[in-house]
Amino acid sequence: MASGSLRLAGYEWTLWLTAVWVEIYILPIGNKLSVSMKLSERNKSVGRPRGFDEERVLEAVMNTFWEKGYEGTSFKDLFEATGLHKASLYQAFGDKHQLFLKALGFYIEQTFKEVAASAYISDSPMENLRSLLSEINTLCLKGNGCMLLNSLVEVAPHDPDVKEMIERSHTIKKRFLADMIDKAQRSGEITTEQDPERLAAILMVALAGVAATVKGFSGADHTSQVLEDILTSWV
Amino acid sequence: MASGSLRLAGYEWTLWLTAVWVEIYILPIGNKLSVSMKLSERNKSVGRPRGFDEERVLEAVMNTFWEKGYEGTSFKDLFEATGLHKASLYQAFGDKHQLFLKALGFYIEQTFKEVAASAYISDSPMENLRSLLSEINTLCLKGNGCMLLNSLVEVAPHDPDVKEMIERSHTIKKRFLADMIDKAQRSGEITTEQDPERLAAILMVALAGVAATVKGFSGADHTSQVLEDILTSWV
DNA sequence: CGCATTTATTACTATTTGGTAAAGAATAAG
DNA sequence: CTTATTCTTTACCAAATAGTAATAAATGCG
Repeated sequence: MASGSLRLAGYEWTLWLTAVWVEIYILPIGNKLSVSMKLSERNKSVGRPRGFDEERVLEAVMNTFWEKGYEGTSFKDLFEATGLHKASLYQAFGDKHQLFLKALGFYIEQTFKEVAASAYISDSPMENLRSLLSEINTLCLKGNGCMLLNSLVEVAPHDPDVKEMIERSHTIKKRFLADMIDKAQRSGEITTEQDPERLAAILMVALAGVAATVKGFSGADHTSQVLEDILTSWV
Repeated sequence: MASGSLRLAGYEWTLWLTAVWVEIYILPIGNKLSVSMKLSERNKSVGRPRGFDEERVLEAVMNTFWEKGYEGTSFKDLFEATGLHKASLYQAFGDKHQLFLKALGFYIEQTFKEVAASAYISDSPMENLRSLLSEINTLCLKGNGCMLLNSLVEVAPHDPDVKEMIERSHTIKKRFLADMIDKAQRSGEITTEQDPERLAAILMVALAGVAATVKGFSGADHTSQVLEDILTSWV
């Protein structure tokens, strides 16, 4: 992950570019650049140092929510999965809701990074689109679903914070897809009959469908064929 | 709902054809016929009669699970929604899990009946398919999602009974769609390039996607356009 | 070294949860 | 009318749950 340091307002700042912004905003879409900032040397503060790696804990939390859902996960599940004591978890991350938001944010960044990389391996836009969809499908099968889709269905309707996070992620991804479709249209690999935005909307709905379908019918991998069929109908 | 009575094994039986079987098996698909049977005069047994209408209770339970999910619904929610006392609920329907299974079964029958009716209003198979999809989309928006999809995502992965119910319903619906597509192909309204089963698979995934999408983005009804676009790409 | 600060751990608690047992009402059959 | 049967209601309970308070430990700073 690209990063750099500078001094500003009396602090040493480390700027690291998260995959989401790098890969979405800079590469495929345009000249817009956002950065996440982290105070470096954060753990040089006074007091007893943390006995755990924040990322590892967050990952364990994410996996637990991913597998069991929000309501299905008790706080006991969480501190058992992380190995921390309950009071430590509360003190470090806040209550269950905040913990969930952080875990979901972590998931969004992680998976986008993982998935988006597969969209730049070929010179053919269509081929890239194909491998992107294939990668998403594979990850859905591997992870027995998608945490974002799970959260959309289970918690977004009752939780404005989660809803907003998902909405934002949805917008970015749709734009990402529309851009890839646009490129494929310009290269002549996809018919220009339809607007890229509209085709992207189809893919977004289909991907949501895939992420839901794999939760019940893990047997045959017919979801990849569905995505394939949609794509080839545009040629 | 069609029904009839006969004497058998010393009982007065009322046979009523549930919509699922009537509309799927008899009308669109072939010569297979299944019936659900109910002992008539069931409440003539000895003892204190029930003080509530079983269907009304089940409907209240269904609505609660539909809105709050399985884990998100406590038993308190259930007997508050039904107006019954907790022990009455337990005695009449069993524990939370059994109650959920019954509510889900009720949902499957109810919605299928409601939806399938819209598939026989025109002489044009394609037009029927169109209005079927439109009806499903409308119901998803109205009900803020689909209980089957919610359950697929939230409970099926950990609950074999639910998984099986959903799988069965999925099979029936897919066959239903495939049959409609087949008719539309024979009538020349859909290209015969693709197998009906394969096109039906696309629709099933898309419909799952719609049912998920409406849970987070109730604003614009772009899901109906997605379904429309998929359909018109087959013409 | 000793103090301030932060983290770790233990212990505690009020509430909720799913579930049961027992007592009290309403009905049909004898 | 009595009794068996079924449903209703009240009362009860053990376990789990989310969350807090108090104490102990580890570090930087003066």
